[in-house]
Amino acid sequence: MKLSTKGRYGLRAVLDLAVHADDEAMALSQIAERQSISMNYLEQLIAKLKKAGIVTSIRGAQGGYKLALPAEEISVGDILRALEGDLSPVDCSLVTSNEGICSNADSCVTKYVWKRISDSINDAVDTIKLSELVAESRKVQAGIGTTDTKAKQTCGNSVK
Amino acid sequence: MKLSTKGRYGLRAVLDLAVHADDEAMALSQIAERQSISMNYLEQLIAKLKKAGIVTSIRGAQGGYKLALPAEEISVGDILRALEGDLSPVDCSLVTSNEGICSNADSCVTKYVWKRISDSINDAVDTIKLSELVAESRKVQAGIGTTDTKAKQTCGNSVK
DNA sequence: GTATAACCAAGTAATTTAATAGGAATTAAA
DNA sequence: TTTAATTCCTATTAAATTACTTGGTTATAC
Repeated sequence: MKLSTKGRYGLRAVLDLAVHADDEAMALSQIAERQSISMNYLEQLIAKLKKAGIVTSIRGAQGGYKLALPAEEISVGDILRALEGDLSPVDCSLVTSNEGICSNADSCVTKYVWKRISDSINDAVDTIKLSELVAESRKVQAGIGTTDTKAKQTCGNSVK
Repeated sequence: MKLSTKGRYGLRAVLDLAVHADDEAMALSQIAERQSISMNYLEQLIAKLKKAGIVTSIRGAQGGYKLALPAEEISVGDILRALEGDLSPVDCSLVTSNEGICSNADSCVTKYVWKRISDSINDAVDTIKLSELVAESRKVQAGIGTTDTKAKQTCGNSVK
């Protein structure tokens, strides 16, 4: 139940692009260096983002990438789904037609659980817009450390 | 971002136990057969559930497993965390101390995203009690198919 | 025309997953 | 007191996935 580096690196890369973008295109090599991500690997991630219509590219010298939309119109959900595929906790085929159509009452019932989890994840990520993260990033930039203690709370044994 | 078979099989196994349990202990072989799960594999899963205090065991002939608590007092979250480890979308160490303490503003900011996702997942699973699933399972048993069309809605291309 | 960049496809090492296998310990019942 | 049933425990393994790396080709500003 973990995101891969695709989602983790990819979100950072898009955020980097959003924070540092002016109207010029930004070369991938710059993002890769700032974020300490392998440029070749990042290439594969940005290809997915481009395919999903989140970034656009300009080829050739002085080329690079731009956001395809204003940051207010891009949600974290859009970015993560582009990189990770759907964010459901089980494969879609399992939700619909797993093991025959509800041949077993219990697998039928657990589908409700997967759907509730899926909905809550998608709801969470869809309500976070890239613009919020940009704003937050600029705040952090200018007064380090404020956020870190909060983040630590996630890590107790009792997550609840 | 998928649950493994540990979580999927394990939840079904606990539900099976809850549905079919009387006051006698239930042998794992019966659960394995009813749920079409390898008995040897299920053994490993139930060991985790036992360690987490969700089931108790009785050894020897006529032995088996029982719920350690009434189904109303066991949440799906308890079960899934026992089987899968914590349900955060990133490893905890990443949330607290990844890549130095916020050496990079963007990784610092994305931690908020992981925390929001984590909280929403845990909130979703903690509010579903095993007893609800038992009731639902009995309903399904007696009038197949009502749930299936609903489950299908998860599967469109647009999850939103 | 040359440097700079995006674009593309294949390969690979390491890790994780989903089991399988084989036995030891415990206990109810014959 | 033996036997059968059952939990308990550890090690091994095949397959899949992940996280890259490698080695190019194509487009374009200067």
